[in-house]
Amino acid sequence: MEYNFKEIEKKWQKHWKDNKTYKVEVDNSRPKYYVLDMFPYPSGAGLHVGHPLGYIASDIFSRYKRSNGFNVLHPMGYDAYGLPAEQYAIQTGQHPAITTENNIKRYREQLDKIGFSYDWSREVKTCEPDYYKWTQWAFIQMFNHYYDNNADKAMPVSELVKHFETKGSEGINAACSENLTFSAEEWNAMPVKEQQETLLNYRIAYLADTMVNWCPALGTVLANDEVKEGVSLRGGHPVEQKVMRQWSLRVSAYAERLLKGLDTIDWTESLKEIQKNWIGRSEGAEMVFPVKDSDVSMKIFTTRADTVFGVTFMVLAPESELVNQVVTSDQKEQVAQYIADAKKRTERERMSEVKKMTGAFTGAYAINPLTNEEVPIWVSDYVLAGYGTGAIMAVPAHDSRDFAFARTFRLPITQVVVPHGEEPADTSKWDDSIDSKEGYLINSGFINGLDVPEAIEKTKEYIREKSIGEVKVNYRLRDAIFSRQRYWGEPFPVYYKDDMPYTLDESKLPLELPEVDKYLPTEQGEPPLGRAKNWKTEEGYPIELNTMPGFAGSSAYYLRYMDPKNDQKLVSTEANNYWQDVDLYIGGTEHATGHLIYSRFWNKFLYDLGEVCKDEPFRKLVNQGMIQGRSNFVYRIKGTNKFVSYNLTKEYDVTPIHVDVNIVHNDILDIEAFKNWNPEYKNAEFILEEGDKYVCGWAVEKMSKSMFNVVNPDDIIEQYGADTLRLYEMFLGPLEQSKPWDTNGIDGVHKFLRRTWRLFSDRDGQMVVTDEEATKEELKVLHRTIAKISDDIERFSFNTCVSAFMICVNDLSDLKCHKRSILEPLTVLLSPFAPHMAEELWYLTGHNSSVVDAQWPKAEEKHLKDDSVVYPVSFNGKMRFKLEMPADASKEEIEKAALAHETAAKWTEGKTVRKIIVVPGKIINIVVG
RNA sequence: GCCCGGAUGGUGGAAUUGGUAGACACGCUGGACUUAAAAUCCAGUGGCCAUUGCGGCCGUGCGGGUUCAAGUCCCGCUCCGGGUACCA
Repeated sequence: MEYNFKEIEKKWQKHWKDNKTYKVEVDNSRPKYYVLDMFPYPSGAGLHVGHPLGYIASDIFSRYKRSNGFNVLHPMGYDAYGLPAEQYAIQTGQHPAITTENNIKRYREQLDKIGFSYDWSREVKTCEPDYYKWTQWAFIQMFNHYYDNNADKAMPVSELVKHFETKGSEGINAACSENLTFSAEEWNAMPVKEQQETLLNYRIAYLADTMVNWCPALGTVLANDEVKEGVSLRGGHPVEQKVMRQWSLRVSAYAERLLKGLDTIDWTESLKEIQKNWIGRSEGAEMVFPVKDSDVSMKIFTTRADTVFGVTFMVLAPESELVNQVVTSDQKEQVAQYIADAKKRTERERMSEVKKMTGAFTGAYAINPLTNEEVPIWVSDYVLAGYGTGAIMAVPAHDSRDFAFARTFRLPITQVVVPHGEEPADTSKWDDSIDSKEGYLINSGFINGLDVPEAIEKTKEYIREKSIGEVKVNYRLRDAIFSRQRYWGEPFPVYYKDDMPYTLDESKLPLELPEVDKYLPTEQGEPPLGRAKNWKTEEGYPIELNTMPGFAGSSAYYLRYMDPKNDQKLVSTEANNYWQDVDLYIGGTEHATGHLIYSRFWNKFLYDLGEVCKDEPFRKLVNQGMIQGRSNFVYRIKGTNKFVSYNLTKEYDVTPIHVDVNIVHNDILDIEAFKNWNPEYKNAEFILEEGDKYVCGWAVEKMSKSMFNVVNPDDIIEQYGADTLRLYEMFLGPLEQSKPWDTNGIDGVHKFLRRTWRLFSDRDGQMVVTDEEATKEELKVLHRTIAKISDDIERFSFNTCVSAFMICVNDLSDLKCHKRSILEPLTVLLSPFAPHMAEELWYLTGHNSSVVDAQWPKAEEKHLKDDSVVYPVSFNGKMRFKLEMPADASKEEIEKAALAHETAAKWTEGKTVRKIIVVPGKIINIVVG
């Protein structure tokens, strides 16, 4: 029989399912290996050919590890809460649970056809109560813990309360929203409501008035990573800044650990770099500038304390509380007007007008604590409220923003750093600030003449001695806003008593998402849960109306897979101690600042609680590149219904039109299919080239319906089979690289599988595998392939694996090798890549057990070695001829033989041989001149 | 602006520590088989010159350098992709 992929794939997929081939359990007798894919959001569009890329890679790796004796955990599930299903629900009234369930069904069908080795008994869906019970549980723990900076871990709030009762805030070093000072007496005298309000200042999950990204179009707030360039990541709607009372997670408390942890994990440099930038650690000094004629003082953060002699003004963020405290009565109106104007500017305008400086003078002056000089205090929105202290000292000579501001408002500019090899210059002639990273100090009192690094040190010392400020580390990373004013998400296990939030008892979990009549806000502007009937506790307290954001459910799913059915714990200690952490995580870079930060934070928190045994969840992470679309175009002559082939377009005035890539093969248009594709083209005429071809143009674009370049894996599987799809996705190029999907070339991979098949079976379907002894040559081919494939899998170089298989099968075909001792190990090698075919061949060669449990073959040194080496012989680095030598020939023998070669004379003639380089086993280079 | 990647035939890509550049495929050209097509198989395929034979020169974005030897290392650019952006 010929290679009948349809039958084979159906047969083995059923076999695997019936025999629970991929089900795994804790097994302390075997080493574990955990391979994880980023679970998908099941969108209505289904999978396109780009989605499985990472899944195929991880599946190959899982199967490879299993063959090498590991107990491999390889689960899959769904990130089922999300905006698209809810938006669809608003439009159609269809419950998002139904939409989601349908989409999941579709995903599952598509995934099953590809032949993955997932243990589906461990499937999780984030929208299911048994699952989100643990999301809610984690939230309660975060509510009941605070971050103790001295212990450098999360600690129970109950202990904090005990401390307050006996010692007040004295001696507390905790991550908090605001530094509070109170005595034990004051604490004990506080009404309950005030105590609760105070505790929110410390809780890791806390409710507070914070500046949030409000997206009116989506009717919800968004986290920082969900906003890009002033618009929402999903949908691209404008986002504005607004103060709202919202739940947040105190991720910033973990900033240092999140940063340090990066050094312990095996992730790509680029991904670590993105996280490093996102965390944005900067070391500097916090300094206090007293305000003249006032008891108020301004605290500022600077990384360049050494430039303090160059300060010519101060700037406050418009949102800063200090503005009202310092503003003089005659400037009050102007400042108020400015702040009102600044508020009106959307985040987008603010960003697009970066160069345009706006601001207002407060009328107040600050006193430079080092020089005792008075400098004016301004308000401007170029200073951000959310970073540092919301106030800065401006050094216009050496900061381009301060410079632009000084020029706009005609403020003085004093140079304090002179780059090496330059002279002090007249700042009034400058077009921009000058760099101050290197150089020496001028106009700077006691640090004059010092180099920048020394000056920084000396200033810091001075500040500490005189108690003007303290050395401080600042992070850009902000707390994650955790409320969404939406329906389709996890309800908060929170109720309100006297306006203060309290968490439900754990025994009440899961708090299930209630039904609502509409998925829209209420008339009073409350979130959709405001429509739920009886949305209160048994005691009658109202329950929180917000729901959790998308990243809530995805922050610990990798832990749940370890023990998905446990109704007592998120994950049992036994399961967690066995599976520990994810050994290999494959997914896209787009989650760098979202999911991958949040889940690291979440995991560290659970680690602090002793719930999990590893501090970092993902040991190794590989980013698969994006599969871009490859669009095809036809060219219509303007004003006609006539289409001209690509290479003739120069002669006409044409409009390029996207054409469905599924009716184009190797850039040749299927004209009949095109006519039927759209009624508009029914009577189209064509100008063909090279006789009868219509050649299409092409371009690389995003894969999307509107570009008509979406390729569905189902179609590829229908035509070529899943094994071909798997192999081809890998053959396309390096895993990490982004590349366009181009169906051209898939034939080559399919042909390879058919050739492989023919090593086992003749045209009439007779097995031709023999028990003859393998030749030296055949063993060499096999063992080289074993070495290459094993090595390449370890390096995640799957594209070169496919090439290596092709070379191997080509060689074996040439050798007419049909020997069991060669073909069986080859089948095992092939099984991670083309599991269906490998199973069938394994079965046909007489095995009863599945090939997934076959032992991975070992490359034997003795079969890899050659008796002789073919040396390339170069003259002055240019290869001129080849020379075959015994592998054990000495350098001298090789030199002699090379010079004695008939072609050598031609290159040495009339020249002197100056040097001969012999690298044994590699190359010979003869230097002549 | 800053940070990180990348650039190799008509196309996707290979070359793991500096050691034969273009493996393996696609496409294309020619041929075999066939009434024909499909399938399969064989040969050729970086550019230029020579092609009667050998062959020769150039060539990994551009310009320099190190080295017996550079796609690979160093210095300076250009272009493309990604991240990030008043972060003090």
